[in-house]
Amino acid sequence: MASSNTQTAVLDAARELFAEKGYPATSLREITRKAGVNLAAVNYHFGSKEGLLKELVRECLDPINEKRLTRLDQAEAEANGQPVELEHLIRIFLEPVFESMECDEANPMPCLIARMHHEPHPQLHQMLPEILAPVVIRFMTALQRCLPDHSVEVLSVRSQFMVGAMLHVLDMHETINGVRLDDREQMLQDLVRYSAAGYRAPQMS
Amino acid sequence: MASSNTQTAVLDAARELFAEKGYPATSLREITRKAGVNLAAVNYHFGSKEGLLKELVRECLDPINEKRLTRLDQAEAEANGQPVELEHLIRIFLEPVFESMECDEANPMPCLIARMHHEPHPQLHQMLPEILAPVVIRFMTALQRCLPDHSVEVLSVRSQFMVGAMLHVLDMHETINGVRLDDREQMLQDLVRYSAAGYRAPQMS
DNA sequence: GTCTATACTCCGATAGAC
DNA sequence: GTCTATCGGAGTATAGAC
Repeated sequence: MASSNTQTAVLDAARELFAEKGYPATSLREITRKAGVNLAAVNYHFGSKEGLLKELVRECLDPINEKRLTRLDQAEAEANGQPVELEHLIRIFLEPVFESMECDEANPMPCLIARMHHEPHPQLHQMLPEILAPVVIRFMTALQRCLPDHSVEVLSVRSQFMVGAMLHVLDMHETINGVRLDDREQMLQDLVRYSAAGYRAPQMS
Repeated sequence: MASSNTQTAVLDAARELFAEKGYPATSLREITRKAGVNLAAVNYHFGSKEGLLKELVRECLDPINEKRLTRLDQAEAEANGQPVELEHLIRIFLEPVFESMECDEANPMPCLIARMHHEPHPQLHQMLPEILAPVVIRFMTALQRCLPDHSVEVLSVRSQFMVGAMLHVLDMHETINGVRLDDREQMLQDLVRYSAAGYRAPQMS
């Protein structure tokens, strides 16, 4: 059952165009033209333009979240009851996102992920926390064990700082202030260091 | 010259709607209906929908950047040739953005700023660095004096981490993981602490 | 089950009357 | 300066061909 050629052709075209121009600015006519299928195919297979977006989001985030949970399981097993090291924890959360763009060099997934988080789309803002909930709960619990002196409120807010930093650099192409971004692993390493130091900063009295 | 009632009515309506639903998802018909003016007024006064956006961006960012430069001048004068303290420098950069939403409580400016940075709009991505250039140059120079052991590349990337964190929390309404965001000053204080710790983290060998 | 053709409403933009 | 009329193109829905 599942995926016909038409469906995958539409998904491929939409993934690329949404990442490039954003969801609202991309027309169904453009997608179906690029996919070589009929305009109505989108409505038949996905119900609507929004249904297509939701399918893409799941397809994009599910493998990332699976990796996160698997690696967190492994890290906690290896820690033998001790808290997982903060840097390690952060890397477990961030690395799968960076890896998702290494499959092929023109993979537009990361831009798409970044784009979605900042798209002012009501149903998307309802969907993302739902998809991320299991990961967030596990991650926050591990964070509290790492940093027992920090309140859960501060850890939540700082997690948003980290996520914002990640999304922002994922969304940038080419250069930052003239500095090339070709080395993704180096960027990830520095983001891990930066975030760990930020998390560890003493909280307000 | 300058501003007719029609122009300001359109700007007010557009500012609110763009911040709420994003630029591509907002129609000129919706804007002009809300402003109580004719549809064609937008094209007459601003040339196009995009011209309207550009006008809004300038109107939004110019006072913020003016504040940044003025306060940096003052801080450097007070430092008497010594580097400005890192936390102070960061606050000078971030605070004007947070202040811009305190004018009136329903001010949609910050969301608009955050939105613009992540809108996949070619002409906008060309425009923003241009507007921000004078501030970025001054800020980077002061940063290098604060952290002389860090390379300019690392400082640039970490500045993007900070900007990403700021934009992300500006873009969030209501709550973060159930934590209310009503205290903006507290959020700013924590972002300053977090970012300063991140900047100070030792760079890779 | 899949897909095509088509129709409907709304969009941004513009030409031209006032 | 302002407004009406209009154009091509957008998202969506559906009837009906295969």
